[in-house]
Amino acid sequence: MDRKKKLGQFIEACRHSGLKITPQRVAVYEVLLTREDHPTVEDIYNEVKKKYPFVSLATVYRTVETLEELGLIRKVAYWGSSVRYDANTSDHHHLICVQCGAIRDVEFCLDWTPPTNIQGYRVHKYSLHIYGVCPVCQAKEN
Amino acid sequence: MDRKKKLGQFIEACRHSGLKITPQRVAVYEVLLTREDHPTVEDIYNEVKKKYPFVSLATVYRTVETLEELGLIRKVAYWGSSVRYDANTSDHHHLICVQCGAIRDVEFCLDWTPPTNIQGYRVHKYSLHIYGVCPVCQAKEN
DNA sequence: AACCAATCTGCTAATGATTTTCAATATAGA
DNA sequence: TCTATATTGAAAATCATTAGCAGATTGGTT
Ligand SMILES: [Mn+2]
Ligand SMILES: [Mn+2]
Ligand SMILES: [Zn+2]
Ligand SMILES: [Zn+2]
Repeated sequence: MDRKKKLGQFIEACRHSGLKITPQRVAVYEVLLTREDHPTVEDIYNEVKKKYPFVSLATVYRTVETLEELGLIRKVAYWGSSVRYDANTSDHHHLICVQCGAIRDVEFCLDWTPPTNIQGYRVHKYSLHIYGVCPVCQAKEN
Repeated sequence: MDRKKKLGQFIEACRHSGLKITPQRVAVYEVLLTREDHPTVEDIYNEVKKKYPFVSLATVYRTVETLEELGLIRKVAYWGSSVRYDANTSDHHHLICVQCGAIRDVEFCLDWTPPTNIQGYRVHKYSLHIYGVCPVCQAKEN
């Protein structure tokens, strides 16, 4: 719904940084704004290709890097083989399926604030990883 | 302290699964039991090489996979380029340096238990990732 | 609208991490 | 000790990601 607003911010951020607004960049960010599943670069690429069949994988890699530098998306910590991205940059937690790797946002917040200093680390923020089996994988267990 | 006990469990687990007890396997697990910094495979390899200069990187990769299958070690969720392993398989949390990637165990527990079902996921366990700047990186800030 | 400098893109080659292949070797049990 | 089987080291293969480059786009300027 405020996808338009987010896209506006993106265009603003590009202008501010002297970056050009290209259809590929917009398409990559749009895919990320639409998807709730923390897609890989390959996932994004496949989605963008539907609209721009000649887009290259390298461009998608470059674009997610740019978007990350602009602070518009972030990587999700994960132990799988490829990096997964998240356009939700607000503080939130993740539900991770230990079978298939599906990652979803947790819809509640934890009312816990970490100390600003833990074991000498100057703490910025935290994130909860909740591991379990997703509905799809549960269904497969029959 | 109970390194001996853990090694004993490892040997027991190998016997139980028909796996052979080789010096390389023992050395890899010993390195993991010793280190508190969640090393990469390369880190482990460099350490094992001190004792067995002819060990191969492939063997270390194979061994960590075996150890993981036995449930004796686990991967740490992380967004860096190489996987990091943890011989501490009990529930605990991690402090992660956003500058250098140093990962340490958090020494406290959170008295929070997640619901067994969240958004359809059958929940197993959770882990907290606390992000900040480690003492070493703080010192470098001058 | 045509022009231009700088940025981007697509393609391909290079890299880095991890896995596989396979012949030679080590382990465990008889 | 002998033997079947699992494991190892070395090299090649694979997968994810990055870099290099020539040609195309973009966003101002005339
Ligand atoms: Mn998310
Ligand atoms: Mn740990
Ligand atoms: Zn699943
Ligand atoms: Zn650090």
